[in-house]
Amino acid sequence: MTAAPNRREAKKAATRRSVQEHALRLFLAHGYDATTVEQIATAAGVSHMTFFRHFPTKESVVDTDDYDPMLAELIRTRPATEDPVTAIHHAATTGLAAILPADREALLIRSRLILETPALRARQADNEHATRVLLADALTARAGLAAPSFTLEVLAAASLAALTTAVTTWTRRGGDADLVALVNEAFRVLHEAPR
Amino acid sequence: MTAAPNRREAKKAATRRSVQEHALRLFLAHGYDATTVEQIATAAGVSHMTFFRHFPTKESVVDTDDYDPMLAELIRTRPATEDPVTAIHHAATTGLAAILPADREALLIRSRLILETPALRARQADNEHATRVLLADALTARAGLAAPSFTLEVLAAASLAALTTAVTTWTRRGGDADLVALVNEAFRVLHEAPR
DNA sequence: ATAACATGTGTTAGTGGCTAACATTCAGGA
DNA sequence: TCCTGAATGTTAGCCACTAACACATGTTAT
Repeated sequence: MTAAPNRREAKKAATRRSVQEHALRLFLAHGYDATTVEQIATAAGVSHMTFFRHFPTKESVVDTDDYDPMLAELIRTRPATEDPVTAIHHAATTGLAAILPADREALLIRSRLILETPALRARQADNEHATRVLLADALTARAGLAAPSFTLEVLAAASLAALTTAVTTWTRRGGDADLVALVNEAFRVLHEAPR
Repeated sequence: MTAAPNRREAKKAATRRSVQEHALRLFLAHGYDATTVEQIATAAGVSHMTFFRHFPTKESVVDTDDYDPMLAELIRTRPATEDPVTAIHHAATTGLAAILPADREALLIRSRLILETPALRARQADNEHATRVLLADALTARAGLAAPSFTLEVLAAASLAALTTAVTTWTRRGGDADLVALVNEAFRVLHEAPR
């Protein structure tokens, strides 16, 4: 059986996936805090060291998402004539359209856990900090500036706040609502706020 | 010597203050992560249990602020004719004017530590979550509504984002800039964003 | 004043997240 | 087939944090 030349990588990826699945399952069943890393590792048939080699922290099993680079890329390719908030808005809806069909359920489960668990909320909030910087940088690059201006930082922060509010509301409603519609609504509010 | 009937409370408050001061001093000197709770407790001449009786977590020594209730109260008393964002804006500047004269230095030190330390950033970000809810509720009460609308939630989130951006920028500039002016600028951006 | 009580603190013995050091196994190339 | 290196296991330990119980010191009532 001449295995594909990546049997090792495959095994590693399988282990990682297994750990993550068991973790989410146990979190949902018994709660995040009541589930120990040791239990997750045992359930997945590995040692706790393997857990930490795949996930730097217990929290990271839940709130790692890899959407940031895509979002940044989408922003950079928006036409220069668009104002910054609209650029983020359209980049977000485009990205969501690409993500939702496959990731909807996973996104919802993770969002729910994050909303319910203080430790995860905190970590997620710090992730948002990184996303904020990323958004500001993307806007900066799109505008051809060297360094982000205060204005772009405020707009990036406000846009991300609108986006997050939409996702939060969607999650609280059990994922029944149309997420893209909520995002559109949030940005409409942002645009019309001052009037 | 019939002591005032609060010698106990006074001692407790003194212990608390001592612990907090030693903590901030050690954090500044050696960094947050490199300072253990045991070291802080020893420096303050108490046991680590006393530390945790005064501060529920190591993080809370740094990022506990008691400004939220004041801010909420200031929002509720803004005239009903003001739009939500402006109400938050004016409440914030009023509050800052009251706080800054006395707390400027402490605020700056704490902000700097928070910006530099991932664990503190995460916790602070979760505090912001609470503040966001508080702002939305205050706007809701002011508008005479029963439950916060999606619109008010977005506006509260965006306003807080603007406010936080101003404080962050102020901190990064070493506190040299005029914080109130930065806040005004941030809200001006928010108002003019869509045009 | 003295007894009774309440409360802030210390001691001790844990649990759980997380890391370092070293041993082991096993896939893939020479 | 042997050899290298990557993935994992084992062990021991640090640190944040908690529970249980003991102690001592203000406070209050008698």
